[in-house]
This record gives sequence, C-alpha cells and structure tokens, in this order.
Amino acid sequence: MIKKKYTIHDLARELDVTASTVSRALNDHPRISEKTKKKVFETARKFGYEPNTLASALRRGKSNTIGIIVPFIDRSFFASVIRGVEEETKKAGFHVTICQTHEKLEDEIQSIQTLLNARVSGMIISAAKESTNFDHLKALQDKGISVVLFDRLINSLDNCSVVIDDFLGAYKAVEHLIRQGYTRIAHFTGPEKISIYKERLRGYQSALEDYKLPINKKWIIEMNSQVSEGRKGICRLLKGKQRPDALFSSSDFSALGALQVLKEQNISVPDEFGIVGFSNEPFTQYLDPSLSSVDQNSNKMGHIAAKLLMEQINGDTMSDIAQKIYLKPELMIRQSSKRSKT
Amino acid sequence: MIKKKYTIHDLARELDVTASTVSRALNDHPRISEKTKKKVFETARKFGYEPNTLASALRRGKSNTIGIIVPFIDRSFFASVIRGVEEETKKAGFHVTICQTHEKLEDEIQSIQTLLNARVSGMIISAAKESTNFDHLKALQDKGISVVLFDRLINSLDNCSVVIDDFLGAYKAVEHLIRQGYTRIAHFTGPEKISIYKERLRGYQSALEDYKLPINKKWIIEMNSQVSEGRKGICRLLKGKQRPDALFSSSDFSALGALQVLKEQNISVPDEFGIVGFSNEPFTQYLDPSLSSVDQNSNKMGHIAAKLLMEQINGDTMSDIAQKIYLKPELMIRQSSKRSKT
DNA sequence: TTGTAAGCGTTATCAT
DNA sequence: ATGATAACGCTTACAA
Repeated sequence: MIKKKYTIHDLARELDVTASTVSRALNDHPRISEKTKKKVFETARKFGYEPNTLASALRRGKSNTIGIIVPFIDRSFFASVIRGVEEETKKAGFHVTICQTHEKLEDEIQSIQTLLNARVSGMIISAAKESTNFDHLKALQDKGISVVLFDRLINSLDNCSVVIDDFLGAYKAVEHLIRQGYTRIAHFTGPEKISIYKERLRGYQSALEDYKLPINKKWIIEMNSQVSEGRKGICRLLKGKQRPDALFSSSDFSALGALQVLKEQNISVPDEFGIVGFSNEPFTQYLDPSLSSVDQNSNKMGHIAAKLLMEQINGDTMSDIAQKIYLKPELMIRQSSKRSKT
Repeated sequence: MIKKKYTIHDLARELDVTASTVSRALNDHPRISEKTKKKVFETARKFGYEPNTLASALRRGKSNTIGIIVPFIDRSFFASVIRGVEEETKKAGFHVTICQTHEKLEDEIQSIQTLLNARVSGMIISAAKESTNFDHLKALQDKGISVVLFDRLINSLDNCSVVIDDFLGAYKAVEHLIRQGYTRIAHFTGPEKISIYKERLRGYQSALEDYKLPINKKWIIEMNSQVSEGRKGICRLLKGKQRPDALFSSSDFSALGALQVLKEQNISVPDEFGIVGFSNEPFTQYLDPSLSSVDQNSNKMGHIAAKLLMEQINGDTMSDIAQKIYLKPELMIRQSSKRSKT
C-alpha cells in the first residue's frame, strides 16, 4: 500500500484557506496570524505532511543542496572533511551531494556540471591534482555560484578557501626534531607544482635556517606519497656520503616506507634516527614505533568550509571579501621522534 | 557577469518548434525525426544548454538522486562503500546524497525523512547500531521507495541487501589458524544483538567443530571494537588457567590491542600466538607484525548495492523478489598468523 | 512526426 | 492578514 503524499493544497482545503496562506504559515511568514500558523502546523502534523523540496527548489531557483567535490571519497583526509561538512550543513537544513574526480580534470568538470544542473546552492571543492587549468572554476564565479575551496589552493582564484597552514605545520615538525637534538634533517617532498608541498618545503627550510642548520640539497627528495617511494628515498639517503639523522616527510606513507627500511637495517628509531610525517593518517598511531605526524584538523576543516559556504550563500558580510582561512595544524608527537635525551 | 541559463523554450524559439519537440529530442524519443534531433542537439550545444534536473524531477516525481545513509562517513569501510556507490551510480546519471546517523536511531529517522523530501529515487542504508525498531524502514517499503540494505542486516525486513558472508569469513579465518597448527583458538566477539557478530561467532564455532577442536566458553569474550577492549581481553585470556595459542577477533581494533599486549609481554606473534582480525582496516597491513584479516570487499559492496538499487528503480525483474546477496570475503594472510611450521 | 495544454508543488507578486 | 494568479522548467497525454 503506497501512502499518498499530501501537499499544501490538501492542507489548504482542510483548513478552508488558500495554499499561499499555508505556504506562508509553514515558512513562518511575519504577517500570518499566530492562530492560523498554529492551525496549519497542527494539521500538517496530523496529515504527516512533508514539503516537496524539489518544487520549492524549482520555484526559488535554489535547492538546499550543497555539492562537495573531492579526488577520492575514501581517503581518510577527505572522508573526514566530508564528515565535517555534513555535520555542519545538516544543522542548517542543507544536504550534501558528493562527487569524486579520481584526480582527473575531466571528472572535475563533469562533476561541476552535474552539480550545476542540480542547482546546488554552493560547492566545496578540493581541486584534482591534474587540474592546472582553472577555467571551469572561474566560470563558477561568473555564474555567481558560491564556492569554497579547501586543501588544494588555487592562487589565481580569489575564492574563499580553507587550508591548513602547511608552512607552519612543517616548521613545527622540523623545529621539534631540532629540539630533540637531531641536526641533519632530510626532507621528502611532493610534486613541486602542488602548493601544499611547496609550503611544507618552505617550512622545512625556514626552520633549518632559523636554527642555523645546513640545508643540504641532497637531503631533499621529491617523490609521490607512497610507501615504496619512501623506501627508495631512505635508501638513497643512507647510501649518501653525508648521512642525515632525521627525516621530515611530507607524507605519512613515504615516512612509513622510511621507517620500515630503518627497522630492517636495525637503525633505531628514534634513538639513531628521528622521523616526523604529515597528515596524521590513522595508521600512524598504530605503528611500532608510532609515527609522529602533523595533524590536519580535517574534521574541523570540513566544518569551517561549510560555515563559510553558508555565509556566502546567505549573503552574509564576512565573505564578501573573499578570504583564505589558514587552520593551525597540530603536531602529534609520538615515539618516532621522541628521543631519550642524548 | 552572470550568464543566463537557457531553457528548452529558448531552444524551441530558436528552432521554430515547440518545447515539447525539444524535450522529446533531448530525451531521444523514438518518434522524433533524426533530422530534428540533430538540429536540437546542435543548438543545445551552441547555446550551452543544460537541463534543469530539478524541474524534470518535479515533473516526473522522481529525482535522479539516490541517498546513502551510514553511521559515519569517515569509517574506512563506509567511505569505501560510498566510493563504490558513487562510481556505479554516476555511470547511470544518478548522484549521491549522503547522511550520517552517528549510530543514532533518531538521526536515522531524520535522514530518511530528508531524503524522502528530496524525492530521492532510492536509498542505500546501513542501519545504525542503535536501531532495534525498524518501523521507519518498513514505512519506506510501504511508500514504495526502493531500498538496498548493506552491512547491517535486518532479518525482519525482506529488502534487497548486500552483506559479506560473515560466517564464511570467520570460518576461513579460523580454519587458516587451525591449519597453521594452532589448536587453542580464542575469539573476540561483539554485541550479541548485532547479526554480523553472531555470524562470525557461528563461523568460529563451526570451524572448531569441523576440526574437532574444543570450544571453550572462557575463550569467547564479548567486547566493543576498540583497541583498549582488546588489550583487556587478551590479558584475561593470558591469565586464565587454560591459555589459548591463537585469537580470531571480530574486529581489527581489538585484535590490535591484543597484539600490542603480546608484544609487550614478549610473546612472539605468530610463533607462540597467532592472530587474525576482521575488516582489513587499512592499518593492519602496516603493523609489525602485519595483521592477518578478513577483507570485506567494501568497494565492491558499494558497486553491487548501487546496481541492485538501480535495478529496483528501473523495475527490472531480478529485484522483484527481494534478495540478499552474500559477498565472498577474502582472507588476507599476513605475518600475524603465518607460522613457520612447527 | 510534431503541437497543445495541463500539471508537478511551491512561492512571489499582486491585490484586497 | 489572506486570497488569486502566475510562474519556475520540464514532461506527457491527447490531438492533429
């Protein structure tokens, strides 16, 4: 048995008023008498009336949906951001539609189109790695769509965005290593085009400079965020003439690779060699030794991105001036860098 | 500059036909001449026309949105299922709206309502742990909404559902331990109300019986899926008069707790004690020793759930008879249970 | 093969 | 404070 869906007309008929009155009452319109409002709400409940958000969205030209575009849903960082977004938007009566780009520009363009067709009120986007052309994002601005970028920054765009302060995170990590007494600190960096890696590299260099430690170019290795790459990287470092005694890695995965090799070669971590990774991937805390890492506050990032977006949508002042928000990263100090004083 | 959105009427005017013709052409209606179709598509492209999916959904009474409800988006299992769902539905032109229940019945009911109001075409749901009353799910059936359940089964409902074969997964895990020469195998189980844990327990018992090994009630410990609980559990086992030499845990987290304690007490894993967990959490492969675990095929589960749902939506035969699909779990054999022959 | 016209359920703009 | 009416953009009988 399929239950009938009631509409405002059904309620109107029941109450002997018009649909407009019902609509207004339901939306708490100021000049509807409290009495009718009450009556309307009552029978709405009695009938089990539920508004058709589709019709409302069509009429108003805006849905209460916001779209979120990420490379992969199941990467822990993104999953966590999405969680934050969902939690924040739900409060305001929005729901979240998700799209994956698989790091492909084409999928990104496609996703944006889909969301546009669904008339979402706004979008929260972490650009695909592949994206170097940002016309499709610029087009969104032109169309007057509210957008908040996160994680992957696009400098040529003046969108609202939320990122963590990668520079600071890196700086803190390296400073921590220095304070633990490590002096020859290497760095695994990522593709140099991507801003987050550039920033982390800068933070690394800056900390070394501030503490008057040498920057050795051979100790800076570019690689992808993979365990295997980390293994290769550390081998190269260990073979070099100048051997480092610590590593700050832009990725937890490559840090893990390094850790594995060091263990295999019986080089004690943290006593002989200190490691700090980046991202605070869930697995880092369970390693042996547990891996120090820079936490990205991903859940909070989601919350903030969502808040920012909703301000934009509601035309609140703050976001008229497009702004970048830098979240403070938190250094999670674990065994891999906590040296018993030498 | 905000670009104008074109409608089928704009196209109609341009082509000197009516909106209906344009609509039909765009939808590849059989009795529209190829010539007009071609013309319509051409000018649609020229104008950069994009359909308003909202209007279409309103008219047809169905959107091309499907809703997915999970306890937490950022649990790796769910994230991975969602990923699968997104990938599968995208192909068919659907998009995915996500809702979290935080394992709360109230949130679950609320989420369903939201999705109902958005007129989703169907829902994919993993019930909240808290849910013991399923009226809200039954109501969906009555309303004629297509639903596919996954992971958490509800036996009183005859919905389509996709689960892994927990019994088989457990059986395989325990059989593997037995074949490795372990004979006194303990088990960490979960809240007994939840079917997945019941099934895993059954698989455990069944394997022991088949291999004529004793089932010792003291070796079966109920706990939540947490590292700390696993630690407590293994301590209890080690203190007991009859000490087991292996553990099959319903959860990777509690298995990890056990592993930690064993390492601390210098009990060699896998030589003196074997462990197999469940879920194949990402961290298991990075532990030392790496933790054997039962993989749940989560991405595939998402794909299949999505396919099933879309069959239901399209009224395809298969799903007229509500069916349960049991996915074959895969045992990931790693160091924690791979004993050098004794 | 195409046109006509009504309608999906809401909301916005008049008017009263 | 409420009503009447049109419109959002699309689909779909029914006609022609």
